[in-house]
Amino acid sequence: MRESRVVAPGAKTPASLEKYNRIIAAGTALFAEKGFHGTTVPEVARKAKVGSGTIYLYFANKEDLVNGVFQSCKSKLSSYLARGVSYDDNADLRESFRTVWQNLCEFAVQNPQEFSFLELHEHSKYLNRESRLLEISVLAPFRLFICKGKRAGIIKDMPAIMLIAMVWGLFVGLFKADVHGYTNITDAALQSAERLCWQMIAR
Amino acid sequence: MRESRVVAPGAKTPASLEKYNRIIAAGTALFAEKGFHGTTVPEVARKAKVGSGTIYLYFANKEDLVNGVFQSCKSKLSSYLARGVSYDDNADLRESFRTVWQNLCEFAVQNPQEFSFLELHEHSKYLNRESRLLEISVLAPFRLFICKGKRAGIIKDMPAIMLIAMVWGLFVGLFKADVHGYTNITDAALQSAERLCWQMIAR
Amino acid sequence: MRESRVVAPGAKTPASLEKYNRIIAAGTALFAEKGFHGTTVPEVARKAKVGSGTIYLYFANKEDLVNGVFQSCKSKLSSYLARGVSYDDNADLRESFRTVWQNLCEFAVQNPQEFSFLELHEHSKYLNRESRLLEISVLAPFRLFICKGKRAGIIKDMPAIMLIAMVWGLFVGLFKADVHGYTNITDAALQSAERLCWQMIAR
Amino acid sequence: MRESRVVAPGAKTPASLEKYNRIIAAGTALFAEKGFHGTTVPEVARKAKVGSGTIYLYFANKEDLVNGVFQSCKSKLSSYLARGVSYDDNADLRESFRTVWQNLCEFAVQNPQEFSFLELHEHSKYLNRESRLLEISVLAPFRLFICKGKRAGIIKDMPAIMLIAMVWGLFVGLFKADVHGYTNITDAALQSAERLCWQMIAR
DNA sequence: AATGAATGAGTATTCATTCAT
DNA sequence: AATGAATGAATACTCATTCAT
Repeated sequence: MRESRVVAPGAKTPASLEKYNRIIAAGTALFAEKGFHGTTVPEVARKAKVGSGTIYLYFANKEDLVNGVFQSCKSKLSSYLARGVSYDDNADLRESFRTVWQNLCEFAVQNPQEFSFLELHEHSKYLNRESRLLEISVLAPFRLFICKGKRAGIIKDMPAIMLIAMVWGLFVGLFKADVHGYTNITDAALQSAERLCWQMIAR
Repeated sequence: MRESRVVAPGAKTPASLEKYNRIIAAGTALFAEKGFHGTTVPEVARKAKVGSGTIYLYFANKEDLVNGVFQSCKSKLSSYLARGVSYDDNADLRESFRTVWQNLCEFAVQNPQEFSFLELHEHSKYLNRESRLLEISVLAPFRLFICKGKRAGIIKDMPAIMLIAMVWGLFVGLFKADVHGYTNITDAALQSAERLCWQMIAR
Repeated sequence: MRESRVVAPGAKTPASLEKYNRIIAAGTALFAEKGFHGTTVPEVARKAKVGSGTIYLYFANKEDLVNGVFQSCKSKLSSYLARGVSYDDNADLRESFRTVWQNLCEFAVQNPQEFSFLELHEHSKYLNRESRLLEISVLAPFRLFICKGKRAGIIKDMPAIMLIAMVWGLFVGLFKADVHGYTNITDAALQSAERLCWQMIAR
Repeated sequence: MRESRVVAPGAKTPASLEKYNRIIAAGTALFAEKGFHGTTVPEVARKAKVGSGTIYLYFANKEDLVNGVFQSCKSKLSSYLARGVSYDDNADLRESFRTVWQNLCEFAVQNPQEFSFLELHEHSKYLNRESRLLEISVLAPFRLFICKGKRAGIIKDMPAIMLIAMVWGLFVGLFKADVHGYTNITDAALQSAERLCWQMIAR
């Protein structure tokens, strides 16, 4: 068994980087759709248009592959969330919340597979240390935001983690309802939801 | 392969009903923990203290078993949600909401495996018609509640499904944060969350 | 991976014992012919007329299987060597040597696959503690024999292990020459060889 | 697949000859240690410090490689055995035997991997005609020696092949006992063994 | 009805070999 | 000539399902 996944094969040829990306994309789609155990490695290979052996040039094993997919998705989420958010102390919190919400919407709409994958149960079974750390680091800006808001007396005095969990869960609920076909969430609906959320967490 | 699952083997001896229940319980615990594909039938049999062949006396196959588990969990959820809820037109909506929330909390706390199982992704892959119908029927009282509230001008004028999805998602988010160890949700916290929820959906 | 090989499945039904024996016999033949790495598990299963999964009911894995084969072969060898050998102090050493040689010949002729298998290189890679102990225990009677002979001044004063290695190697050389078709070793030839051996080790 | 192995790529550049030799040396070491099926081609390449593709410039396939290794080892053995042996009719047979034995010892001590490799079972599965012929040709001087001795009434009247098999087997037995750590064979011990051997085959 | 030994199709992973560079 | 990334056929092992008891 190879020691560890090639985290940044970018140093290699562009061809190999492209192959790596295809594997991650295929893995994301399939893991999101069928879960870790429901997805076979040759299936990922087929979708990525590479030989199944090739996957093992980039990842030590299936678990390492799913960690690669996880880290790729979390990084992408992270980069969406960071867009246009000011860390300035004078920043308008109401406006910041709107921006973060908007970023989240864009991430979920433009990357539905990544979003679904990240919401999978069962992650805990195979995530490695690196993935776990990444998971925590993505939460950090949210905590900061909430704390600032609480200090400013704008946001309700509840544990930051709880507020985050509630807003995040609410968003996931909306998204799932859309995906499962229970309703069709429009942009306008998402904006309404944003307003409701703010009312909920704001004093 | 047998034609169809024995839905109600209760007609048989009490001994067989007890065995059936043990299988459902074992399946719930294992599917919740490891997912459908991550759980093996002999494993379920071992936990249920029956022979693996015995499972096939009660269920046509693994998929049928997971549907049995699903229906059992949804029914249990349903029965919790129905507790103490008045369908009277004069019922106090604020009070009703509190009751439903309380019921949900009790279900999740007293049946964490059932709750986790119901939140699994991947359900869509194996749920049969019966399970899907059950899923929808559980939502019905919620819809009714929302519609009544909207008619009475007490609840915000948004699609019922969206409001339900948001509240349900919010609750799931809280519960997951607790299970994943991010925070420890107390009874008081759950009550605060309930108040926030109501503020959110009420005009 | 199962914990450990079922050493004596004799406690089970006669049917399972018979299956176990067929697997050991098939393994002996194939490992002897093609070595450990050159033999596939399904191949063993096919020769034993069982499903490949069945092998894993009796052995934890391929390595455990080859240890089972090893122990079976060594035990058989041991039982041949013990035949008609007196541990009496007054026993005639010349006669004893003849008997041991004869036993060895019978073992090799009646169990050519077992004999070949035991002479494989590569054993060291996969033998477990139990197998190693067995290996040593088979040598014990030889050591005793040599030591008695040396004390009686009948056998040359050389390290017992060396004398054993020489006689054993000589016998293996003869047997291999026969198997590889270089010559056809008759009973008479084996008796001559025995006489030469005795001359070699006797004072 | 290429038609046949490049037997003597020495005609090519010295650089290529050196590479060829490194491959043979690596193959000898690995095949001796782990057998044919237990050794991978990329492993041989790595040890030889060449690319795995390079091996296929010198050998048509893995089987061809192992034949190359076999022939190299047998040739080396042959050259050791030929040292200082007179084919003169008046040569002293006792002295010749001592010389051959000494040569064999030197070969085994100085080339333990080659010696081990030659003693592998499983050769029969992949040796080609050329290798087989070489195997027989190495025996020729021995046969001659024995025949001369028998004609001169110095060596016992037994089939030459049998005597060779016995002496060779005896020597292999000693060497294996040393390698497997059962005993430590000294030079003196080897000389004693030589004397015993001579007593055995001489009238 | 209940069991669990037996099966073989299916899965993760390896490795001989090829071929673009 | 030399390389090593890429391939996919092959292999150890698992597990849903059956069936003799």
